Amino acid sequence: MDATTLLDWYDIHHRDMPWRVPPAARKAGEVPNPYHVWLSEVMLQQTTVAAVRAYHTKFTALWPTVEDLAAADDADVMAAWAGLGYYARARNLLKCAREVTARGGFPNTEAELLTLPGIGPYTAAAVASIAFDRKATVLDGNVERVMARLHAIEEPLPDSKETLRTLAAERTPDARPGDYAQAVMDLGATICTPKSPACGICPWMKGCAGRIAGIAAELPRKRPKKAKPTRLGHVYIARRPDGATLMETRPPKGLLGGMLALPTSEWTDAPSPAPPLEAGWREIGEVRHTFTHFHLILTVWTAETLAAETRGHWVDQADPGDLPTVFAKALRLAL
DNA sequence: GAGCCGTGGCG
DNA sequence: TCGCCAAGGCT
Repeated sequence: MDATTLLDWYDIHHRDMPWRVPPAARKAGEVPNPYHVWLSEVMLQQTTVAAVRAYHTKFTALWPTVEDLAAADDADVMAAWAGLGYYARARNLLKCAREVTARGGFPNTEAELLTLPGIGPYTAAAVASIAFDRKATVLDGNVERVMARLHAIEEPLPDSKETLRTLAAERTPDARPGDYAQAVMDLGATICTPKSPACGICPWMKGCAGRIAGIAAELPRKRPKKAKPTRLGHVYIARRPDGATLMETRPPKGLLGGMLALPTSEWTDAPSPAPPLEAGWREIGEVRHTFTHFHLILTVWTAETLAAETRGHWVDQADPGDLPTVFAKALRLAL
């Protein structure tokens, strides 16, 4: 009953996305492309639809099939992901593509999907339901918020997570699992939004305990977060007369792991200068950037040089678009 | 369980 | 300007 109400709403208000099969087409028998769905769900982890669109289009143009992606060079995939953030996703994306290719295609059950790199509880449920129309309970930030409000759950996250998961499972219908999964997330993204939810036009307004109690907008409650410290550092942009720029590939794990980068000092309260070669360095400004758990202020230095580097490698055509945003900012400052 | 891990938009 | 937040996963 409730699910039917939501699916009726979704039939009218669904949003077009490059990886989606619209409800009418799905009813007519069109089947989603599992590669496209999986790629979209990984990109959408903690990332908005608006940010994902262009990257999804770029990836499917560069690598039309999961086999193509599996055969790609790591550096090309990391460069294509640059700017989207959470770079471990790109490393796991490649691992997953290679495992899927080795086993001859995507598994079509939630349990098997869950064993693949970069696929956790949410993504396994999302791909199983959206790509293969299997009944599965998707529980993301949207669904948590919707369930917390519908049932006026005042216990804060993450303590309430299993309660919310049970409530979400109870509400999941047997019919149209893929459309339902997308519908409940769309509801959270467009109606049951974090701030000032549009309760007046919500298809589920009748049974919403949070709305009736007048506390919908306050839910879900969350534990207070820690303040972000500020770290400092130096970043060095060395250019040769032929135009090449000195770059580094970051270590494979940790912050910005595996990404192309500019040479920097350590990022601390009081960083020591650490130029990658001897040259007449000039300070040209600073770059501010905020990561997940700290603020960063980098002093930007440039030099024209023919000196030999002590670390890194020269890149002929340095493209800010191939770099994580903090380095793109520094490079653009120098250009 | 809790820390780590990006980015851009929004109020 | 700044904290919050988004279709989380890994360790």
